[in-house]
Amino acid sequence: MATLKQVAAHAEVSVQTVSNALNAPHRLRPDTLERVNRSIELLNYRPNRNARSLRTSAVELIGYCVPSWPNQTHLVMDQFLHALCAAAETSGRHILLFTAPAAVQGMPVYDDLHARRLVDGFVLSQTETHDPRHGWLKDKQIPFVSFGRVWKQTTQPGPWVDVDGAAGSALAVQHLYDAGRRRIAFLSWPKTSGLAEDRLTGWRNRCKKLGLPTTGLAVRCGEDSIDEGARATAELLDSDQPPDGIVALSDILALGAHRELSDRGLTPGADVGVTGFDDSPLASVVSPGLTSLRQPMDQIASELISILTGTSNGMPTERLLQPELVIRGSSAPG
Amino acid sequence: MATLKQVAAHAEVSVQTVSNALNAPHRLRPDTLERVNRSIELLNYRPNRNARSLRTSAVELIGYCVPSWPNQTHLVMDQFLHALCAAAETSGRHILLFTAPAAVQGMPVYDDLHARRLVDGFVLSQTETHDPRHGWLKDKQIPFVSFGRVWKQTTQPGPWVDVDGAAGSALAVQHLYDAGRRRIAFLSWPKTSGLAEDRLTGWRNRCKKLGLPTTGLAVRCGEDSIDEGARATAELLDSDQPPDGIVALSDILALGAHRELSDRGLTPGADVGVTGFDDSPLASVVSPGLTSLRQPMDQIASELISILTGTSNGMPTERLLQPELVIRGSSAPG
DNA sequence: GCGGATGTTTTTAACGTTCAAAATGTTCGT
DNA sequence: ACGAACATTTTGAACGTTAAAAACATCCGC
Repeated sequence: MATLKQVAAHAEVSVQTVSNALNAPHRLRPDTLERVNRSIELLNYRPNRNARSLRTSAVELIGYCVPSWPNQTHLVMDQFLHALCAAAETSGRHILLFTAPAAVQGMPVYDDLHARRLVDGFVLSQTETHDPRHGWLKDKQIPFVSFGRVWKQTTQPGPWVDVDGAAGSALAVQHLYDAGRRRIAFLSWPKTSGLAEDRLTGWRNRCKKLGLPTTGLAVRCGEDSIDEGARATAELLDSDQPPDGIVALSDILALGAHRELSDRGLTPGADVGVTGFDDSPLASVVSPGLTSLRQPMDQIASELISILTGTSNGMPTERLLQPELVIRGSSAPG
Repeated sequence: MATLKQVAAHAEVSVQTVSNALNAPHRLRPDTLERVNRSIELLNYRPNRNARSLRTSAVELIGYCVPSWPNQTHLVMDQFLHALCAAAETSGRHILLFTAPAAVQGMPVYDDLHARRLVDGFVLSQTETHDPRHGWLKDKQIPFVSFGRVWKQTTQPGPWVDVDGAAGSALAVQHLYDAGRRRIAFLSWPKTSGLAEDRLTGWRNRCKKLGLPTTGLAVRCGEDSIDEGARATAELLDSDQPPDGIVALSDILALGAHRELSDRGLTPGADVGVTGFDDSPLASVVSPGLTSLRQPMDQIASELISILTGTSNGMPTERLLQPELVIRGSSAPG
């Protein structure tokens, strides 16, 4: 483990000169720079991050609380984490994982990590309606950015990046419409989460805009499970005027619709168009493949990081990104 | 941000005494300890981890490379990460995520993170047949432990923790046998991965032990998808002697079997018993629920951490843990 | 060849902590 | 009341880096 001092001795310059060779190479005379670089290479020197952080009081680590809900599944978590890591690394930073109790009970953990200088700031995800973490972190002046809006905020929320769920639903509706569908249903969630309302609104507005019916076509599922999706689909299919298209709030619910249709001898796509949300690994693993709305993970991650690290000069700190419709067999024209 | 010096001034002791109050409280006279603790509390002091790490040269961070395979899904990744974080935190450590190219191409990244003192060591996962990372890290004397055996090693591998796939398959076979099944098939993967062979062997041996047939009952699927699982199941059901039980190598393949049975008007459980592997979120989200083999994530994680941190005095550094059969409707007696 | 501007390198002093050794205080047997 | 043994506290130095200022070198115009 070579240190600056050893490199300096080897290159016959002062310690500070070696430091400059790394952090401000333009200050060195070209020949000195080359000599120092040779020594660095030769001794295989790597700067000690702890010493650097102590001096500069910046650790270049970003905290992310790994979520754990017993019942809800997080099928795109690995995609998100990978994108987040990659984005952090483009600016020389890394992601530090930790666990914490939900909501405001977890805040002391955030505070502690920041106070002990284990992280510079945080990326939040799975923001809830009126998420208390925003206000708390803001009060403590701890840098953060959240993936997901704070729905129905009372206080001014902090910076966020989110995906436009309403636009996503509208895309799905439009796509089914273009495929000839004229009665498009919506599978939703039980409790009014901001996310569910957002996606529901997008469906309703686009249907109205296209002159399509909506009454009796929005079904709330009891939970995010294949069974509930299937049950809701059965309910729709058994009604007087069954739908010929189904936009689901999640891939899981869509998979339920997929199964119910198959069970009844109907083919998703050929008979009833089905779309899901999030383009989870499941979407490509069924047959016909499930048309779904892909969240632009790489873009989300890089926006999060650039807002958090203050790289995004002048850019707004509230960014609504557009999902992308990934078309597979389940929404083929009838 | 209070420092040791400020706390010391406030408590009217030396800096070292405050340090001792935190790291070796038995050295202080009870009344001094209490006075120092009061000052610590009052000033809301938190030790600066960078300064500590610089001095002790231990960062208490463990690196984990977040895997990314475009085609293969990692449905239990969030469970694993959560368990790993929680286990790390019980010893005051944290997980640092990073990305790296696969196999030996990624090793410079590991080396760099260690040399710059961003991490003390690594947890590997998804070890491959003859994984080159083991030997590489061992040569460089970088501490690590892997989740997953190194199959067919030529060199002496490093420490690992793994789940006994053979025992898992045997459990599943026995369970189906106890439910009255007498022709139990096995859905496997294409290329001979150590993991697949392990699970396959467990099925074959237990079948033989129970006097059950195995010939023609092991099918290799082209990839880990629902479609392939369904195709393989169709192949089995169409044969002269169709199976009455199916043990699948993964939940995804099992879901394929599940679907194929349903499509044919058969009920998983009532007609053909089906089991999966890993107890992914999918298992509980279909109906009837999929019987699956749960990996003891919490135990895996704590073994990994204790081996890595050297807490496991005397314990072997190769630990094979037993999966647990989670019984759901898909394997109900016929 | 001198003052000033600019370019390059070194010196000094931290950042906040812990280790090792030294200093001081306390207890106790005799 | 003395010193040995022990308990408690302080001092000095170090971990490896960078910021700021000082020192030194070079170049230019006049």
